[in-house]
Amino acid sequence: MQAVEALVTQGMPIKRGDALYRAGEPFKALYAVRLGFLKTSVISEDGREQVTGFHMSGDLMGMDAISGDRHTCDAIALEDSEVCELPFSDMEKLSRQIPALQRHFYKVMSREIVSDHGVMLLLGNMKAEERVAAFLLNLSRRFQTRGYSSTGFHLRMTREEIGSYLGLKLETVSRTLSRFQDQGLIKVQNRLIELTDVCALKQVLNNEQGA
Amino acid sequence: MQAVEALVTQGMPIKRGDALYRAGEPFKALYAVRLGFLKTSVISEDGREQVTGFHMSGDLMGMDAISGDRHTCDAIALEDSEVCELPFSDMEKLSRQIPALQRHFYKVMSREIVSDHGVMLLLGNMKAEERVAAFLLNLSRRFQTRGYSSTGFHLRMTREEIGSYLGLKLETVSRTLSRFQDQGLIKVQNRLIELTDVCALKQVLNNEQGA
DNA sequence: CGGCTTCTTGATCCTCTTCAAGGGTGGTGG
DNA sequence: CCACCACCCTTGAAGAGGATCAAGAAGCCG
Repeated sequence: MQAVEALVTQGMPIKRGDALYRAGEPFKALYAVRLGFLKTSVISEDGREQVTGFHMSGDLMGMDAISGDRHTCDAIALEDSEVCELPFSDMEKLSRQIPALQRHFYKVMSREIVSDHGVMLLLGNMKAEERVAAFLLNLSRRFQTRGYSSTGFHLRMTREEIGSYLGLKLETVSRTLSRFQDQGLIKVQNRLIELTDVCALKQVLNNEQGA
Repeated sequence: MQAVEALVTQGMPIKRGDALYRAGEPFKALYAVRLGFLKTSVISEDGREQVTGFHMSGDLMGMDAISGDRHTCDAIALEDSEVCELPFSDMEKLSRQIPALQRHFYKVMSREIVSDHGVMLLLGNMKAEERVAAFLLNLSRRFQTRGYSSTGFHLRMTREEIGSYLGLKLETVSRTLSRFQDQGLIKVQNRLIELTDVCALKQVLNNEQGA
């Protein structure tokens, strides 16, 4: 594990709005988020943007670039952030020597695939309210895992970016948040979110009537 | 490479309708499709199915299971198929000894992630016609890669399964195919598809008017 | 403070879903 | 070999959910 830490020498700061990498750039390294918040998005040939993920401390980014030796999406910092650069060729070598590391890598990539399948389920099957509820609960869980409050947090992304991720227009996101607030499920004050009834949110997700 | 082939001893037949694996089953092996056609799908807590992929010869399946040591989706054969079982622990060991194999694995998993991002773009941004066009062109390309005709092929899945994959209802899929046929882009005869105007299909995808 | 981006909310429109019915196809068993 | 049955597909009509268009308000940054 020392060997791993030797690689991740110094943190690399990314200012809000700046790109960690962009689609088309040659692949050199993976990046572990140390601090901050980033989004990744792909752009279709005709210019439509799809946000493919939001990333926070502990997340590993750039795995999409392994297959084609080029990044396939843009990674943009949504707030001032810091990442560790993990040169991929070094990681490969090291993971051959350290079975646990190799396994870890496989698992991280696998988790990404599973997570993407979850998003596909969301995009393919869910209604707007369910999508937004799923989004809030997912964020909540991830903040909790990192030791932050699971019920009160600051959204780092715009309504438009949420909408892009969820396959909705920004107006729909805004309306849905307002409706949740009217129903007493959450409190919204611009980008400040408080989940006041997590159970009810989960019921929205599971399509349960107020039984 | 001999060592790899030693692992993949005999093919394992899967009859149409049978499951190669099911969500929740413990993870033992990855599977390389030798022959045939399968689908994978995840089921939400409240029972909705989302088809996450269609798989044909050469595809590697089961990578979602690495992260949690359990399969997270069902894999069902849509026609009589044959797969090779690749015990994962063996593959791990071997990939430590053979750098090219390790790299290959990383690439395959990365490709899966990239492909999923493409589906997210499709589900999040595209209209029904664009989705169906993208679907047909994707199948076309994959058949071509495998040496089959890129313009005439047999769909192994039902309209409902296509719809689930594309985030549409089966009626919408059926209507869209009919419309494409009326417009002279394709010929449909039940599950037999012929692409008669690939260029026009690509224009549908890119949202171009008949300029 | 001023300008800009972002957010909210309303009204209308459009696409896809839902509901419904009929017809076709393939597979099975007599 | 033919008939039957279950499943699948097509098509129509009505309805709903979200998109689009539009305007104004609020927050943020320089």
